[in-house]
Amino acid sequence: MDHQIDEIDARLLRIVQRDADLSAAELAERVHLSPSACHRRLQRLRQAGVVQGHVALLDARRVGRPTTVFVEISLSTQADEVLDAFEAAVARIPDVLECHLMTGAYDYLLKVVARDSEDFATIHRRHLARLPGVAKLQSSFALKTVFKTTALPV
Amino acid sequence: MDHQIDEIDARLLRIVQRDADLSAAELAERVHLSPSACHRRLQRLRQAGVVQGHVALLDARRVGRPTTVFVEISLSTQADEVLDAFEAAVARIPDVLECHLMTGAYDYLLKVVARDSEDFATIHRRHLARLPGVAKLQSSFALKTVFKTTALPV
DNA sequence: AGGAATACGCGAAGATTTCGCGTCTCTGAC
DNA sequence: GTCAGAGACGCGAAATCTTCGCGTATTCCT
Repeated sequence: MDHQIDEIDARLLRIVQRDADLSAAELAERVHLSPSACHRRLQRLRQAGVVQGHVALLDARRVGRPTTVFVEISLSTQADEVLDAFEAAVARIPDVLECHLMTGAYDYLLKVVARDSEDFATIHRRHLARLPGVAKLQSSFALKTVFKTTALPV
Repeated sequence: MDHQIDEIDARLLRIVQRDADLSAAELAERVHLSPSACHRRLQRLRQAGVVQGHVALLDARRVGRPTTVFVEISLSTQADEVLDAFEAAVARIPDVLECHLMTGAYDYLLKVVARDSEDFATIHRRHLARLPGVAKLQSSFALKTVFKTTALPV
């Protein structure tokens, strides 16, 4: 079912993680393979679930979301139903880009994008503070995103 | 130079942020426009820099990076040269996916992906702890990523 | 050594992107 | 009010690109 990823696959993945607009012919040239072989490998990687899909990446500033905030959340209990309810509710907030269940001092870490700090205040009050089971919220603002990539090391 | 984003643009952006594999014809159907008009709008959005590019998203687990760690870093000083040196050095570590300059209790927040906790220990010792100007590191492990998206609200 | 499985390159068929062209609508000036 | 210019649309054709069948080469396992 899931094949081993060889060096050529790895190179293909490194390329398409950074730019998926390249044609099979251009890829072929970079990995020294024919376009059809490239295409088949990518197709196989997609089918195996290694490649989850292709997306367009937007410029957060140009769509009016220049502010990133990380929010640490502590719940009042760790009861399963509370966690499930929390997770279901947080997934419905479009301003929240990521939600991680954490070890350590707090329970969840959220990555949130806002129009500005006032907008974040609104998101905080209207959405985050109202999530089920929340005991404590602590927000940290990013002054600047030094860099950011979706490309995993392969 | 940069046009206003109207409702049709917004709908296109919402779609291609989630799936950029759709053909212009399929997009056209969803936004009630001709394929050529769709294509032209997307082309314009790309040229305006709203769409930064297209990438393939991989399954972190399937490429052997199931572990996400957030690392809070305090520097010994805030001198410009130290910050610049730190940022340049951290950008060279492929295990680091994001680097944010933060307000508050610490200076930088890093998002790191590792093969497992032992692998993270190695990354920590060999790369993070050796970054220039680092005074203190505090790592928090994600037990589970509840969800994650690259799609900004538009 | 034999044979199955896997992957390759080639080349054609089928889609899709891409672009010129004519039309329509909206805006602003007279 | 109407006329000119800008901007966007749909249509349709040309150029590209994807996609797949086919025959061959290589590998690996028995």
